[in-house]
Formats: sequence, structure tokens, C-alpha cells
Amino acid sequence: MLTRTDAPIGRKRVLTPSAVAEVAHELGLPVIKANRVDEDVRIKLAATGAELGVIVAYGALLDQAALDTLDKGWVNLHYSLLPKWRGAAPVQRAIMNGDRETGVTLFQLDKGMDTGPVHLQVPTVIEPDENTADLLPRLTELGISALAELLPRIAAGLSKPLPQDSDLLATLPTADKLTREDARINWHRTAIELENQIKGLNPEPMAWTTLNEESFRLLEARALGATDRLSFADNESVTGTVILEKERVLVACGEGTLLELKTVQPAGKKPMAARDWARGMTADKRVIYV
RNA sequence: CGCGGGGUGGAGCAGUUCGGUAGCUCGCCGGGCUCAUAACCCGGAGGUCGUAGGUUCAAAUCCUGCCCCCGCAA
Repeated sequence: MLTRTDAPIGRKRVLTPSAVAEVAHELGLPVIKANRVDEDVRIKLAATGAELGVIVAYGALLDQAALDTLDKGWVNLHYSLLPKWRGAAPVQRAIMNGDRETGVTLFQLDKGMDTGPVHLQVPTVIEPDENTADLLPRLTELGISALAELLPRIAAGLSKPLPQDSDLLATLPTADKLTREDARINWHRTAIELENQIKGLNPEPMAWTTLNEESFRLLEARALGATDRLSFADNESVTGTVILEKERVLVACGEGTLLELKTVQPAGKKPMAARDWARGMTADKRVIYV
């Protein structure tokens, strides 16, 4: 097993092994810890006698020497239907974009970023309420099944991967790693766009906005339909204003749309139902997000 | 020693500056009103104020140690 080196995690900066390393340890498998496949690692890999590598979320590109180390090369499990959403955050990007379908792709690794020829793809529908936390494990299941199907075929020399469409590779947007700005809410966008953004960013890195100069995380929210909106036709609300209904917490968004907050997390607090958060609000507190 | 916020009935909060009656919005239980209700009215239960010690006539509040939770950063 090849995995990344232990990394300091969290407030306490505790050096923590990767999940892969922990599982390998439990299973008694030999582990190589390295953040890139250099000559030293190549020698160790060659010594294992492995013919094919399976790589998932390793976080580093392999150079030609690394690719050539194993006879049958490397197969990568990627969490999108390539060539769409190549890159580090395919699941989040798909949901943030409002995609209705995604899937997993098994492809032969080459030097590019998720550009290699495709062995096998398994599509799946993204459910309307599904966030990244829900979808990720589902895709993992699909990926495991797909691997179980593909590996024997490769071993028998029966899989002939098809190159990805070069035009699409050049034109489709990539699923770049998410930045803090990607996760920030712009209340001038429509409620539906914000709902997708919030779902895509949950659980990591989680959508956030600012309230009273503190960060305020949004875990779950739902865009209101047109009929729900009629009773707020006054349209007086400034964008970003929190509107308290009986049991609902709404925020005025772009183009007159309304987003219902379901689960939120003020700075320094645990996640809580938006209702509960609203209950504790006192009159002197501002209720306008920035 | 990275920066910062927090721990108060079941939930979310106020009260701490300036020590002196346990507060608010809900929930829960009982009763009432109603065709009915998540609405409204009346009543009730429920809290060693994270924890250990100190100061004081008196500590949620002041002082010290410790435990736990979380945001940012990485």
C-alpha cells in the first residue's frame, strides 16, 4: 500500500496517519508512505512484484518513470464521468453546478491530470436533496464494484480503454481544489444556486458567510419554490436579510428568491437547527449577512 | 506555546463589566378555548450555573488550576 505521509491535523497539530495507512495497518499490509513517487519509492514498488497499481485520491501526479514502474501501469478511480470534472474536487463541483447526474470513472493513468483513456464508467443520478456527504460514499460503493469487475478483465488482457475526447478535455471546466472563496456565500446569487453550493460544500469545506464580523457556516438549506415566495411579495428585504417566520428561517437572496436555512453553525458553536439559532437571537443583534 | 469563541432546566440564548430573589424564546406535563390546530389562554414540573479549590457575611458573577466543545489558521 502506498499512501501519503502522516500529516498534522486540527487545532492540536497532531501528526495523524492517513485513513489508508490505518486500514493497511489493521490488515497487516506493508505500507509505503510518500507524497510523491520518486526513485526511492519506485524501487520499493518494483520490489513488491505488483503488476498493476490502483490509485484513488492520492493527490499527486505520477511522472512517466512512475507510470512505467508497473508492467500494466496504473488505474485511477475518479469520482466523475470523465472528461467532465477532471481534478481534485469532482463531487463537490458536480453538486455545486447543479448536475443531475455524475458517476465514477476507471481510467488508465497517464501524465496528465485525469486525462487517460477510460476503461469503465458507472453513472448515477444525483438525488435532489443529496449533498457531498451523501454522494461520496455512494460513489465509493460504485467504484468498488466497478473495480471488482474491471481488474480481472485487465489481468486477462481484455480491457481496451478508449481515449477521452480531446475537444472536451480542452473545453470542459475542471474540478479545481476548493478555496475558501469558493466556499463563501454571495447572497446576490439565486437561492437555487446557493442551495447547490451549500450541498456541494457539505461536509468539506462547508459554505460560510459572515454575521457580525464572525464566520457563520451553512450546513443545510433549501431554496423556496415560487409559490412559497408569494407571501413575501413586498420585496422590501435587503439581500442577505434574515427573515424569521414562525418555524422557518429565511434569507433574501438574489432576484427576489428566498433560501430557507435548515442547519447552521455560528462561529464557536456546534451545528444547530436554524430554528434553534433563531430562538436565541436577541433584538439588538443584527440579522443581516454580509 | 499559532489566533479566537464557548460550557447557565430537554434545545437555543440573556445575566458576568459594577458579587445580593435563576430570566427570555421554545419544548415537555396538566387544564381551558375551538369543528380543529403547529394558533390562543391558565397552571406546573425541571437547573450542584463544566469541574476542583480560593476570596467573601454572600459567588453564575471576582481569583487560580483542570476537563470538554467549536470557529479561523495549517
